[in-house]
Amino acid sequence: MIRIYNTLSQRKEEFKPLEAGKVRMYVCGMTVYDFCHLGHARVLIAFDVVTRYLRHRGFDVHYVRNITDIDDKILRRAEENGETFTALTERMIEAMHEDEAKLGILSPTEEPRATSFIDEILAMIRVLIQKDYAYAADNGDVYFSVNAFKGYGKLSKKKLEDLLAGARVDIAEAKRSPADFALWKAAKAGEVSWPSPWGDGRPGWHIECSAMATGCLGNTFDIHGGGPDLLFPHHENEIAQSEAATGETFVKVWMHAGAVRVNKEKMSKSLGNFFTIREILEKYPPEIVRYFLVSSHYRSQVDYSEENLEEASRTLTRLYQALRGLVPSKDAPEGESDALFHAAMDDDFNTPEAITVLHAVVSDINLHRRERRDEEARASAAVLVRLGKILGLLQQDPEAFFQAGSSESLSADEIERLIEARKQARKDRNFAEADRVRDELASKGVILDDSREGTSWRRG
RNA sequence: GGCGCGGUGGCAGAGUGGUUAUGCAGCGGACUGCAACUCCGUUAACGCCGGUUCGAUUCCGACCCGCGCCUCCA
Repeated sequence: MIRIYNTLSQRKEEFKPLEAGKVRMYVCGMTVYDFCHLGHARVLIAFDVVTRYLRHRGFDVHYVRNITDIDDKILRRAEENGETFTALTERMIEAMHEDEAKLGILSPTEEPRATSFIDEILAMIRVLIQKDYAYAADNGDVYFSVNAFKGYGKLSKKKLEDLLAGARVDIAEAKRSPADFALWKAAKAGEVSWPSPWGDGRPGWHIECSAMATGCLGNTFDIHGGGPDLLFPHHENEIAQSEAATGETFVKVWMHAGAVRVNKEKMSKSLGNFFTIREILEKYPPEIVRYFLVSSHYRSQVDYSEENLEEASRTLTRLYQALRGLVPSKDAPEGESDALFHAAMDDDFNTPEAITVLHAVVSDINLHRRERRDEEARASAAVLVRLGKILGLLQQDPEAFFQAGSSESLSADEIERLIEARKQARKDRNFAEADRVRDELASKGVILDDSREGTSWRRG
């Protein structure tokens, strides 16, 4: 039985898909006006693992992750850059796909874009107006009337009165209530726009997700996910719009990832304390970044720091070290390790607990190797690779992992040559020379590992 | 102010009403020409104060501290 923490009920619930064997999931993706940062990676990887695990357990997962390719920030940035907004968004979408590929993030089943759902968006707004959940204001905007939807606040546990009391919401003259939000924004002169019954304009931020989610997955679907800062108002508004329009439950399970922090503060665009994925990948191999994120539970916050990445690096090194020079068995039957791994993942995708199973398997492998039980070692290696795959880890050739360093001071050929020289020196019992060679390599970031089979190397 | 989450050994990070998670780091030993890798052993924790209980890090209450959302943000 798989249990998932549902933000709506604030507890873990047994997961029962609407349709047996099938899972329909929507995750809020990027607004493509800048490069992805680590916070995006957090969400991307969290739901990548969810998808991988559910598929591993036999579910047919229909994973939809949208791209927001029209909004105020995009228009502003494009203008600053002196390029068209489509040039900007195309560039950023391409960059995002590169980042994802490097981090081993599987493509979603569908990746709808807001600009290709304008018809659906307009249709939904029309229904909302017909049902008196929305109104066209004098300024050309169309607003959702929050007071008209009685379930408003059920996701974020906020009361309308409290929201109004806080009153940091945008008080626009045209709104009937300060908490009302735009479904359609009237275009200013010269702005990109689409024609509508209420005048030329563009969709509001929230309506696009309602239109794309229901358009791709139906009025009701199983899982909706996203970052922690989308819970309110974005997801709350999605519920209001969708349920008001369809009269049906929008989503069964709401999942939210924890924030990525830097120096105890949330990494965010507005604080300017964010690190883009590509910046980080200049310093650390992608699998280490992935390991770092997966080594804490998806709902808890993680602190980005050099020390934490370094630790992830050392730990992942241990995992790959176990696989080094071993050819995993063709088919290793599922056993106790798989059962333990599943038990951890069944409990709200408890990846830190699942990783302990990986470490136990590593210990098995190392013991088998030490005692020269090659078949057992290869069988355990197969288990390790199989379980690692569910987390998107350990799929590389170990040598490739160890030798693909950024320190390009020495080529692989030069390293091999020095290792040969050291081998000869050791044969001649000239240990001073052998150690000199080893130190020379170490000074250039190359660590040697001697074993019965010979000497291997890695970039440290 | 409202709502929500959290405080675990040097660090990271799970979990449990009673039996040392796990990893990194440290320490001792084995292996090694010496190291590295690996193995064996080992040190070390549950914010504070009450309550419930035979027994609480785990349940309940208060308190302190930190974080997030309430405004665009994954």
